[in-house]
Amino acid sequence: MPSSHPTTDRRAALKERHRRDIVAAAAALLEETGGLNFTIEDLAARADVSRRTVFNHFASLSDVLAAVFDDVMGGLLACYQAQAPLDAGGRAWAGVDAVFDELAAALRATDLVPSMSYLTRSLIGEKERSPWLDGVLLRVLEDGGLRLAAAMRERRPRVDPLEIDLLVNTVIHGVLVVHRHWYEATDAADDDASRVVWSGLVERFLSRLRAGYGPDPGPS
Amino acid sequence: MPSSHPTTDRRAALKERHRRDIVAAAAALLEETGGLNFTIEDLAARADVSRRTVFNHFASLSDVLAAVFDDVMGGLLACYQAQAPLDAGGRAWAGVDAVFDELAAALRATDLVPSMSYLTRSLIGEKERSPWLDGVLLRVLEDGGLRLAAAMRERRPRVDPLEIDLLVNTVIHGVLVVHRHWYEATDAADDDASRVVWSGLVERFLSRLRAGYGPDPGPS
DNA sequence: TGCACTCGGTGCACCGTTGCACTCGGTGCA
DNA sequence: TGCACCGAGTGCAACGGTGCACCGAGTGCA
Repeated sequence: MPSSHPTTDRRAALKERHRRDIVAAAAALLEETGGLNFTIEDLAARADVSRRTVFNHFASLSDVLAAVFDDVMGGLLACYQAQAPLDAGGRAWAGVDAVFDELAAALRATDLVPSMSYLTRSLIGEKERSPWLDGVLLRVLEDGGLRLAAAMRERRPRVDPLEIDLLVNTVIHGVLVVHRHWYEATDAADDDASRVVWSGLVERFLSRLRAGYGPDPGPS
Repeated sequence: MPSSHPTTDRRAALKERHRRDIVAAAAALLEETGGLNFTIEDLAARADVSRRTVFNHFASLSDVLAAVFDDVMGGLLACYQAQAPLDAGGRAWAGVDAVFDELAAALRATDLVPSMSYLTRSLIGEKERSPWLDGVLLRVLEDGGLRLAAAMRERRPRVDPLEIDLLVNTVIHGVLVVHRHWYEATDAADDDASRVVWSGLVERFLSRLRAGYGPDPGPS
């Protein structure tokens, strides 16, 4: 088959559709049950596939959940990639401060409140938080961080990889802290008032990172 | 698997759904194109299956069309079976006149106008009639007639099978003649006026059959 | 009149799903 | 404390669908 034909064949389309349906079903069930209060049987029925098919697509339930969270968190990476397109010339010589500015711009530009709200509802339902589920989320954040760092190194090849890794790690875990404060202030609402709080916290976080933790050099 | 489980499994459900989708797609394309103005490729695309799958379910296009027509004509057999349920006692000794009355009742009770209208539009589109397609319809009528006769013999085992076969054959071909006259009078419309014409023609047809073709015995 | 094309139909290998029996870990209860 | 049950996860075979190359009949055109 000539590879110039851009559309996948029916087999590939079916496979992809089933994979998406499983992830979407898991996302729905997480939200509806407030966490891991469903079985693989429930998930399969909701996705309209067999139990075996779930395991054909994913090695385990934690892989399904990882895909769910990955979808949810995908907006930040996409926004960063939009902020710093690959084909922009003359940026290879810039320092980590430039990388920081691009990431900061992406963080400001991305509306993370829906994702945060969803994750909060899914992870903190009427039952106690599941450490296992938190572990899945952490893994996704780490994986996402790795991809984000890779995207940065691709765009800024002369910046010290350690600086990039430190930056990404700091930002991701910083966002988790921002989330906790945001949650306490807004009860994870997904509305305009909640967005104002989120933006304020993000600004304080980014300002602190920019300024660093050394002694304040004072007005000059 | 215990056969007490009444619902089919997912495989069987998928298979049946694809078979139904193919038949439904063929019915739609016959109507939309006014006959055989589509390809197997069109049919497969409309049914959302592959070309090969069509031939997995049906030996040929004529078999698909036979299924379409069979669905369309199925109402009469179902109505007859409702008119003359199997478990009704004491009817085995009746004659062919009783069988005729049951069939006549079914013919009166079944609204055949939608089916007739559909078949007319499908078989007589903007192009010339297809003798091949007419042949498929005839085959379906014959098959349907065989099943109708079998249902009658099951209910009236003491009636001469020849009498039953003659009756069924006469009624089916009579309905075709009724259709032609109805078509000329109504242009195959599917509306109340068209139903009135159909019923009138059916009554004349049934009266003639009941009275027979001997000399009129006159008023007595 | 020969050739190229279309389309119905076919054989075969492969893919993805499914059914089902099974294992193992966790849990609850008598 | 042992047993029964539940549910995640697994291996394997079968099923249904799919891709693709092919054949043959029919058709249109140079």
